[in-house]
Amino acid sequence: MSEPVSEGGQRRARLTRERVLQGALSVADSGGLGSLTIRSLAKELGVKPMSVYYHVANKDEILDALVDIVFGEIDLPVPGRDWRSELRRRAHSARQVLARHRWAIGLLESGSSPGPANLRHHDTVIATLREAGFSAEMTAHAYALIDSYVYGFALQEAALPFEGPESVGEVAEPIMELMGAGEYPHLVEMATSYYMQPGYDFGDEFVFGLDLILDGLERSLGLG
Amino acid sequence: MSEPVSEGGQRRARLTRERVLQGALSVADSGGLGSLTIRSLAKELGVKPMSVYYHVANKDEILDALVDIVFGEIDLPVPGRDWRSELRRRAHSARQVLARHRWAIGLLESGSSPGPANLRHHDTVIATLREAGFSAEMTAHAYALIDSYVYGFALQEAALPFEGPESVGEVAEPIMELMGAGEYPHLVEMATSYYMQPGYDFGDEFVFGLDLILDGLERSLGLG
DNA sequence: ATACGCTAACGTACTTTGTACGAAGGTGCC
DNA sequence: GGCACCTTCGTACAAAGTACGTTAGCGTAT
Repeated sequence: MSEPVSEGGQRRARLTRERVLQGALSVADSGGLGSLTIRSLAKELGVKPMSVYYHVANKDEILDALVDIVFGEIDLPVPGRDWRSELRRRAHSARQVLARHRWAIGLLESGSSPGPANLRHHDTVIATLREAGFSAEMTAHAYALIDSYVYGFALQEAALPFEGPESVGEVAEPIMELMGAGEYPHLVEMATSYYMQPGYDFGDEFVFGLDLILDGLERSLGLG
Repeated sequence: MSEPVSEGGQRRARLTRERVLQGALSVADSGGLGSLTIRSLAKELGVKPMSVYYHVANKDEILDALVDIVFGEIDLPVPGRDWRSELRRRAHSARQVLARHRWAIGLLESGSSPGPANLRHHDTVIATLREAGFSAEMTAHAYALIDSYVYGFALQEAALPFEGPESVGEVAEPIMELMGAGEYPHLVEMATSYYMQPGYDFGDEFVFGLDLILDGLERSLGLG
């Protein structure tokens, strides 16, 4: 028997790189990147801190792997099908994934070399654009534009002190106080007449910009 | 004389909150956020670590202040003038500022309460849009769209392992190796036929997307 | 002038974190 | 049984944030 299960109760499953990374993902999702330490990860896995290092070189390797795992969760477009709806679907998926893993957006700037899921992702998006008739130059333009929008939107969502449509008013109050009397009148007007209205959800702003961008790209494609 | 200059050489200027923040800015610009520690900051200022804490509550307060300093460097649009050129100018300024302080984009997700420069900035942009005839709803749409694009573009620039048009080829080689034989064909084709061409600068992609977005907003404004 | 109290800088030390180094326990093969 | 290995862990150190109390210099009231 190679099963590490002995008498009197289930012995914990063997540690693997997979389990280490899944544990790291879980910890980060629960408490953010700041709560992800080797020690907290070890506790999550039910082992001692230094055991992690047998399966992973260092913490940076964990973070790089997390980025690639997150990329892997994003729906890929299907090259050859209608490029607009495919890219639209991919963009929405990316936003959902980045909203699910709020901490991930901060790791993108690390500049580490991209993982396989990241490369696969890039390759598929490029394929979708090229097959739709975009030139190399227009593909680069379109890709930079779409990803800037998606990442930037995710970044702004991550910067919000709340999530979803829940109680914008409560969190806004201390900020409103900072605005003081009469300074920032336009900001206050927008906040009270729009952002703080019940039911407002910043996430809903996503579709407007995305469709505007896709419209613009379609127009550019027609001209090219 | 309240001058802290004594005999035999210039005594260092008194520490102030201003000098602490400028020093932090300087350290971060030189070596990135990672190199900004209380100890490195103290060394930069020529004092001992704990001296910093007389002028600043903690490190987070320093980081928050840095964000606001960076916001303060962005050109404000002028409400009432042609909104397109004003917002265009502001967007370019924002990109330049965020490229000058690559580390700043990572601080935006911290979700801390915005500083005065940040609020002033928001207020002025909103004013520009409202005076141009945008409804409250369209103002929110436009603002979210433009800032997502600007921040996302800056984020992607910060993620690049190099800066400017310098030697994309050199850095690309190890990445190209990762791509392996035959996987990611479209990505390789784009890289060799476009990104790695001499003179290519990712930063040049900015104008395309920005103009596309402004075009789209102008069209939306006409319909509204 | 002397004492008092405030300001600004600092010294010491504790905590958290990443991780180097090597030992310990188990397992399969000869 | 002995040995090589794979995996886990114990110990310990360095870097970093910062709590706490101390000290030197200065202005002001007595």
